[in-house]
Amino acid sequence: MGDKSIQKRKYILETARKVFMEKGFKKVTMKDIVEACDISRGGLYLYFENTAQIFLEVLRMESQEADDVFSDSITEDATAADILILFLKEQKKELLRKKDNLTQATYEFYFENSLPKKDNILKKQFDSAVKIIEKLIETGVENGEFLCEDCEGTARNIMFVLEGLKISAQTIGVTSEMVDREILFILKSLDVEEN
Amino acid sequence: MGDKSIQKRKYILETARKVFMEKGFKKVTMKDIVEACDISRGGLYLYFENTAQIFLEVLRMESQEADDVFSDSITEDATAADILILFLKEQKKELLRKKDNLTQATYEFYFENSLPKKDNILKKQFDSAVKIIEKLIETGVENGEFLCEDCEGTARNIMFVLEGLKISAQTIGVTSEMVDREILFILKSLDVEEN
Amino acid sequence: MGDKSIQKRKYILETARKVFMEKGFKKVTMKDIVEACDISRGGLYLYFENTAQIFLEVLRMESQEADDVFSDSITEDATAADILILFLKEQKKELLRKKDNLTQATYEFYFENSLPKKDNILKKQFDSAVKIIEKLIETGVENGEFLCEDCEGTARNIMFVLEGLKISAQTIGVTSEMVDREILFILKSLDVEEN
Amino acid sequence: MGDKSIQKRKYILETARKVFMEKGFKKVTMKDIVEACDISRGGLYLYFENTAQIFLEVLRMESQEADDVFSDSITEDATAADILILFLKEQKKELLRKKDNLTQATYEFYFENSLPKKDNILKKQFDSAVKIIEKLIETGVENGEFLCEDCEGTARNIMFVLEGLKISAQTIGVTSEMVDREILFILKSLDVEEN
DNA sequence: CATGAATGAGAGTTCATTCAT
DNA sequence: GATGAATGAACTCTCATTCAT
Repeated sequence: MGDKSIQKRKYILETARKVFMEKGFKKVTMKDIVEACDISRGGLYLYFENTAQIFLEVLRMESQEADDVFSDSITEDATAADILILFLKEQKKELLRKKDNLTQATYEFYFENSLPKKDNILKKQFDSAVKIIEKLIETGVENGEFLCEDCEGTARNIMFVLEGLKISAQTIGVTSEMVDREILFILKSLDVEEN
Repeated sequence: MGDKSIQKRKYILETARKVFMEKGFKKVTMKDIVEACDISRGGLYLYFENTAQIFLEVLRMESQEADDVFSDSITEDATAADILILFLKEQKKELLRKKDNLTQATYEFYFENSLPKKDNILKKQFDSAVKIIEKLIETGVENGEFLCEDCEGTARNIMFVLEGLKISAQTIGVTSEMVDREILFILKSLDVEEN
Repeated sequence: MGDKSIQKRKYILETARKVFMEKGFKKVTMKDIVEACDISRGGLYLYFENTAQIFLEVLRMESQEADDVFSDSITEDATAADILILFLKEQKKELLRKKDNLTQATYEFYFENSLPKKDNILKKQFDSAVKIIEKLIETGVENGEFLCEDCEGTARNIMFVLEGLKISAQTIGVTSEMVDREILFILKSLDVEEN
Repeated sequence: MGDKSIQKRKYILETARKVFMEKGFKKVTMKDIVEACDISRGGLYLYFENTAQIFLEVLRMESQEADDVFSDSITEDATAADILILFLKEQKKELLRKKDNLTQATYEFYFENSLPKKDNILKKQFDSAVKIIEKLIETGVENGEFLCEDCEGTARNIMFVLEGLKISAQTIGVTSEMVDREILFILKSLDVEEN
């Protein structure tokens, strides 16, 4: 596979990503992607076998970038509270972008593709996020920023709340205020005063 | 519409409910329902126009029954903590029945049918559940069972955690222990000692 | 399945038969049959799943008719030699109708559908033909019409020669004279003088 | 066309031959051959235009080798009966190798490519085989090995029986015993006692 | 010569929806 | 009301064939 092929592959994934953001997973057909990419019917099949494969790769790309974003937010002079707040705000921004994210597509995908745990990117992301938040809280506690007895439990709780907010944003609808309220609730339970 | 018609309507809805539990929403075709009901293709169209309509009615049925379940659990001599714990256990039981509930179908349905808020049964259910829990907590605080400063916020937080658990059960998978941990976390935050 | 359905089924089979006669088996697509029948794409699938199924049913029809033809030729006052000669002439007629028979389609079908023996209509036809010819020869020998030591072997030999002529007609080409020569050869070996 | 080209051409033909033996003619696509040869898609088109052309050349190769095999079996001190029996056994061996010969592919090819007679390799092979067998029988008759009145007719008959066995092997299935029986029948008609 | 990406025609198949009975 | 045959649109997938490199 030459350099051009790799470029095209990437181009397809990026275009498909937009399609998935707009239509979710199930609704998307190979034809949709073909048309979005403006390539030939058969052309797409040279690179991918079906929408599931394409989506998985999109997800992989996404997850790498997500990791990057997270590490970027951890700077030298930021306090644990800063980072946590930044993270929560980041999540808020994303989940309010109702149609402009992969949430719906991801959920739809996993609804019918119960992958074995080790291949479940979603689970990996969830677990790794829990760990990072746990670390963060521990650091905060050490620095006297947070009050918390069960750091791991709290981290997990935060993640489930976020999941709840994410799915609610896609189903019952969620306003900016509602998210703020939940974020505040979380921070208060850690004894943090947000600015 | 005669009595026989009403019966048939109900029969179709009950049968369709099972189909939705098994396959979710999107995957289900009119043909699937026709076959499950063992009626004629045209016959189904006499009662319903499409799967979305059928699903909505199934959901309405469901939501009435859900209300009943809730009120049943509120008995004279039960303490607030009892009722809350019962409610949470009920939720746990349901969300662990991964394939045998309408969760996935409901989410899929709302993904593509962003109904106006007033018609959003899901939202109504969510809000009403928040209110009930809030009342419950207030009662518990008055009785000295719970310690809680922000009853409304806590109620909402509980519901989001439950939503988070529900969607996680369908995507990343959730074990009985994981749910228990979250329930305990909630109860501890209310200062309750579970048996 | 109503009476009309049965009629249509039959109509499709008869039309498909013509298509198979013209194009063989492999080349024929569901679309070809749809067009020949002048029905809708989906319509055909109501009756048959694929070309193999259709062909098998055509073959079954054919084989019933073939049996009838054979029994018709056995009349009261016909001698064994008469019947044998009639049969051979019948075969000749058919195999010279190069494009107007199912030979090619049948061979193509069996090339890739090695059915279990009991379902192999072709084999059944072959075996039953051998038996009938054997009986015929035995009768002829008893009547002093034929001279033959190994009736069964001769019957089988005749059938293989006919198979050889049939496939040759489709591949290397066979003239009327060539067939006559072979028929004569067979008859001579039975010591028959043809008129 | 350079030496390397000729080599590659030959390589393609030999590889394609295996593919045809396995899949027959019709099923084989240019893609199949490209993949079997492990060359580029376009590369194949530099040498051949389509599968029919490739198959024809494979057939030509084959027919040359077949001739060689025949002449090899005619040694100085072999009797006519020896040679005939050897030939028949050779044919038996080949036709029992159901999937490992070009029979099916050849038949399929000629089904749809009714070449003008002079180009029909199959016919040439058939006719030349008839002549050789005829000579053989004549020699045998002269030597007192065979009893035969119509050498040419017998030779032709033998070839048609063999054709019948060949096609039967591919369609209704043929056992070693069945072939032996036919061979014996032929030999007996020539008054030969096989060992 | 050789490569392999790209195209587009065409086959298979499934269903929502209609409509004559 | 009820039936189920019929239609046709839409999707998936595979290849023969071309062509820029």
